[in-house]
Amino acid sequence: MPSLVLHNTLTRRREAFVPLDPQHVRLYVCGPTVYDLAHIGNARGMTVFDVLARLLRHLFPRVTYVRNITDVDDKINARAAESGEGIDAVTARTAAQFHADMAALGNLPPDIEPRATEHIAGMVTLIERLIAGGHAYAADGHVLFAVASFGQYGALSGRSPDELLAGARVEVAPYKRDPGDFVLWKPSPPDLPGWDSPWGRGRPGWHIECSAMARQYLGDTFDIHGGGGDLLFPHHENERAQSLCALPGSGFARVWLHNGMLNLNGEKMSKSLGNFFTIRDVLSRAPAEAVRLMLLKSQYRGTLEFSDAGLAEARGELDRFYRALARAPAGKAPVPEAVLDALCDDLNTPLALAALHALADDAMAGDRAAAAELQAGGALLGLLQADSAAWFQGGGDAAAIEAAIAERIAARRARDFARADAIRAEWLAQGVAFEDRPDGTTDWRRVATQPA
RNA sequence: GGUCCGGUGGCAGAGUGGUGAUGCAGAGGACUGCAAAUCCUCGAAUGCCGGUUCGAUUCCGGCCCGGACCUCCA
Repeated sequence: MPSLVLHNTLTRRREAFVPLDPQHVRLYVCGPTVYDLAHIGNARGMTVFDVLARLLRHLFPRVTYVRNITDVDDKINARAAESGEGIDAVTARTAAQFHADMAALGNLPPDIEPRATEHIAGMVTLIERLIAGGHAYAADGHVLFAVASFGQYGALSGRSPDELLAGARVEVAPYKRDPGDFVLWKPSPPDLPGWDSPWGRGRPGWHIECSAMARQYLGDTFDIHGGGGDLLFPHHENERAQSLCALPGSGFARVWLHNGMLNLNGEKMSKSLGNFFTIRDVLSRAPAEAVRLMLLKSQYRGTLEFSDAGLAEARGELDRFYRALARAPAGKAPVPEAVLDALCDDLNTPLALAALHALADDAMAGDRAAAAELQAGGALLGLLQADSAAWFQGGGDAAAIEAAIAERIAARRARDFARADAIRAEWLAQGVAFEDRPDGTTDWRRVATQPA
């Protein structure tokens, strides 16, 4: 079995992954804040860590994958206020949409999906411990983490507190001892969600949520913490500071993984810039599996440029994979070594896909063993599990198409090629391609309709 | 301004101190009534300048360019 190597942001190096408990790997990934539809950039991180979870399950006997849902947040409150919808309704609807999007993309559910609002007690406990340990202080109804109390602050994101100050672009609240101090707990007015606490009715800061949820399900020290590169600072830096200070002697996450951003026209796709497509937008333009393949076509740490051309290319690649599987009906096979080796090399999905292409060549030539390996390798990436017929013909009006094919075959027999070509062109315009086989029969498949 | 990451053929995108994967697109051919698919063949790349080295795309330094982060973000 190959050993898994991962790039650890904490050390900025590639390291052999050695779990704390070889029988049980524990993984935490930052999930969505449920105030609006997720966009395709959000989907990249989720998909990357889904592949990681699949790989870990393949390599180790047991994996606990925790991905939270943040359901208490200023943006949620704002969204509810402007729509008139209740806060619970906003979070319930958005969480359901998120789940549907993830399922469409082939991302398996995490083992545990904790909600922030159901873990307030754990957050309060951590905050109390931080205050007791001299790492936090109450001020003006807030509780703040004192960054100066943690010598390692900045170690994860590779910054010094001085550097952080230099770039500070936000007004410093007067009650902060240090401009870098961040909120653990803040007061909440009666009309907004809040919980009673030793510091009055309030709600948690964002960072403490993940610290508490990770601790509850994975323990004080666990193996891997993942998330987008844009969360490295401040979110992950703060999570780590809180947990390490509240739980002396613990290690929190030993390995930190950060996925690169998805760009649109050279810029990060983000809600704040407004340059985003929701997952639903994209799913309306291409088959879900093509979207997934597109997201895995570059290594997770790099930036990935989103484009319709890339989507179309992914679809074409899947066409070839499924054609190969149709040529050589696959049986069961172990995951091919080349695919496993590639994924164990810091999740090198492009290299794994190259191995799949090589297997597809053999399968195309009728090699059933290669076809089985192709499907087994695809499974580790969450790809190629559909039936070839469903991939090519799903959603087509088979009866009407077969009738057209029969008519066209008759025309060809009569050597009325003009008629035969007209029928073919007519259906192609509707996204159905005809392919004549040597034995005189005709096969058909759905293709992308060409824009006029 | 500070910190970090990256610049590979037309596009996407890996790897490597010693003849630069893979996919898409393109060219020629086989097959086809014509296509499509498939098969065969082919052309095509390491941002710039130095350094180390027998040899650098790879290591080091500088420069240029792009992006991310600097307390909203996957």
